[in-house]
Amino acid sequence: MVRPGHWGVRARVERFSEPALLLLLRERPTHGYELLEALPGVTGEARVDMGNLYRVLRGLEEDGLVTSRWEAGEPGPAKRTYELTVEGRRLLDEWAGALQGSRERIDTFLDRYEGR
Amino acid sequence: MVRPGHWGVRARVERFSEPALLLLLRERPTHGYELLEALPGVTGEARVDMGNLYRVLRGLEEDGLVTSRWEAGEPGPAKRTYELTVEGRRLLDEWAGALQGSRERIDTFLDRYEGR
DNA sequence: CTGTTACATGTGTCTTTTACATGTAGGTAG
DNA sequence: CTACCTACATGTAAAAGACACATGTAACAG
Repeated sequence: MVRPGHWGVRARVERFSEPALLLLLRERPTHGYELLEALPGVTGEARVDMGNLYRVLRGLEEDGLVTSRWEAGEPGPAKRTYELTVEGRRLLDEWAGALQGSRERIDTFLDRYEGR
Repeated sequence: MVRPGHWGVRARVERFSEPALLLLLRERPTHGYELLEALPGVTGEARVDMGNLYRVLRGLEEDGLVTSRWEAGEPGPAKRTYELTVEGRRLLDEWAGALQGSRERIDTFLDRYEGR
């Protein structure tokens, strides 16, 4: 984005969709497309690329943070339902801690910005 | 990122060093190396690569967000001192607004995380 | 006057992350 | 049939970040 003329400001948190995913999965097992639609509600507007979402889900599964199974019986295209593992839960907790740190850093910045 | 399993968590704000730079320059004109040392104090953690820092500074200047001049007279290596322009000041304000948004999104997330 | 350290500004390049585009396929409504 | 929605997936390019190194000034030690 450091391209002449393009100093657009978004101030997004890096890979924020990851903890959002984990949080949604903590609430209940869900399939990819549903996560895609629910994510903006958690991240508060981050538009998620579905290509990347599926890649992340597969990666999480490879490392044992989520498990998945094909959902049978239901109408419509087959759905792969993901569920959080204990390790995934731990990763979510890690994220929560890191995000608290981020909040503090932003606060510090804003204090300094306003303070004068 | 942190290799093992590649799920390391940092929760950094994208390009946080940019508003930090602008904030420091709002306080007073400064040269690159000094910014490099002052940055962690503002961002509260960001280890900035100096090569990238100088590139960002040049980019900012190309777009008229900062101006620079070679500092003469002083002992030691020549220093290029940067100063914030009106447009740069406006970009900082934009960042501040965006960061407040980030703060709120993180709060929403953490509320949902803790809320149960 | 040689070597070392600190200051100061940069370039080159690789990897990771994100964005955008496209492909496959089942199901539903007109 | 065809258009559209759901659902999952791959390919690839651009952006952002990380890592390594090059250049030069000056102070100070030995």
